Amino acid sequence: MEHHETSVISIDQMPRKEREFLRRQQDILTAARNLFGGADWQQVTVEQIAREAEIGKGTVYKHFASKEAIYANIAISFHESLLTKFQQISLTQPIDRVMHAIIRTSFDLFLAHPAEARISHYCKRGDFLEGLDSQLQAQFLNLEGRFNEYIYQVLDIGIDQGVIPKRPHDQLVVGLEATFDGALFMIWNGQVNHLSHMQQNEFVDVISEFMLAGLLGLPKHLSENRT
Amino acid sequence: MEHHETSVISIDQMPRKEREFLRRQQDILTAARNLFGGADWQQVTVEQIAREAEIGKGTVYKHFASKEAIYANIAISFHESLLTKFQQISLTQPIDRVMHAIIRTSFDLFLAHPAEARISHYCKRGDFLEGLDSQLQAQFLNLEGRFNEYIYQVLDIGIDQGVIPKRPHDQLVVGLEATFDGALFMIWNGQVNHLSHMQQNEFVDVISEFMLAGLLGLPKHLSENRT
DNA sequence: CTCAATTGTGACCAACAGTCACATTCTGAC
DNA sequence: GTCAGAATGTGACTGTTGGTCACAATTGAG
Repeated sequence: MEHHETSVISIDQMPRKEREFLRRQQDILTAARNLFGGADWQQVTVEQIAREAEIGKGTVYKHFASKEAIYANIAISFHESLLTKFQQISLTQPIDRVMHAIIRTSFDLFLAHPAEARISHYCKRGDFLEGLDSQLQAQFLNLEGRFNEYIYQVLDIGIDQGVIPKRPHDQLVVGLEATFDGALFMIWNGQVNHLSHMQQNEFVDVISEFMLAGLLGLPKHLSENRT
Repeated sequence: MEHHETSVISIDQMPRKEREFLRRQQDILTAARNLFGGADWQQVTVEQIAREAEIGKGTVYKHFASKEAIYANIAISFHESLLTKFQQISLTQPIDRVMHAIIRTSFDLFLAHPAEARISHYCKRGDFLEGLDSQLQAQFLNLEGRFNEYIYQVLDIGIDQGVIPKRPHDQLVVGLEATFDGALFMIWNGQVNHLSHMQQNEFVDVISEFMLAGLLGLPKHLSENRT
């Protein structure tokens, strides 16, 4: 969970002041996470975060260049924990079970941590990344690479077994990603339970089946039936 | 809002002053649409819209209760035009061709009018609807009902023909909706062309295939394989 | 022409992200 | 111990923007 990227030195060896500084940084993130759990996370102000963390507003900006940098940190650590969960999935079972497990694991984590999940979604916005300092940008790219590495490996197993159509990785992944993002969007907007009269669990089950059917049922080649 | 006999009276029969008022309302919407076409539509200010429409800022609020009401009006008229396009699709061709046409038509329209499309997406947010006056809320509900009516009719044809699995309408639609929303989200965030090295057209083709495969390939019944 | 109602206006207000000059605390050299 | 200066903390302040309001201008009926 902690970012060990900074150096080889472990936390205990740091000067006391520096440790305090890092602890305070975590305090801010924790305070932010708590507040974002409320009704409308977008309306949480930096001043509220500062009060919750029992520090001054200016101090927040000693730790984070902007409010968005706070979002970014939360999103990154959340995605780290998702990747960790992925890597605990056994790859020896049938590949469609693996895919199903990946999908369910994702939904379960996102639904168990709505605040972090929504912020992660927000951080995917293209213009969001551009406004970040290069250090955070690099962390996002790194994370993306590791996710791709993992999922491509799983897809390759399925392709070898002839269960998943042999197509470029890109083409296999985009449908899954789009459906997952869109489904979360629907849940967060209360379109589930209201628009359609489905319960959340049923909704997730149906979406999971849809994603699997879409992946396994893709034609072997991109057809040329443009309008 | 007092005596609304607008229904029977055509525009030409209205008092000059009232016509002027409506024309000005359209001016504001047009100005807004123009500005939203720029780089970051969220950053367009009410003052900019007022300047573009060559009126005072206060005047904007004589026509629209809030900035969000402007968004809502744009989203509604955009969806009306989408529904119109749907109804021009011939229902006599094979049902998978009809579904494909619906999907392509949607993508084409959304990609041809990015500003309106993004605003429509924004207006789907749950908390957005709640902040609207009841008149606009009713318009959204009405629109939603007409979309469902149309798509359910198409699905029923497919079910009768045995092409689409016999499942509740809800369950058939959610996957399509989620994938479509998510795909647009990906396009707007520059994840297409960058993250995956796909061109937009190819991306839309792949997503369309995925949606069709997901719909047609759903198991006949919701399976009980919860984790 | 007169007057009341409708429509237009921009100065003004509140809220909030971000800044900065200054205060406080820590560290290490002497 | 103490003192300099670096690191960290702070809240008053700024700029921006969505929304309000008291007043001005225009209209049209009598």
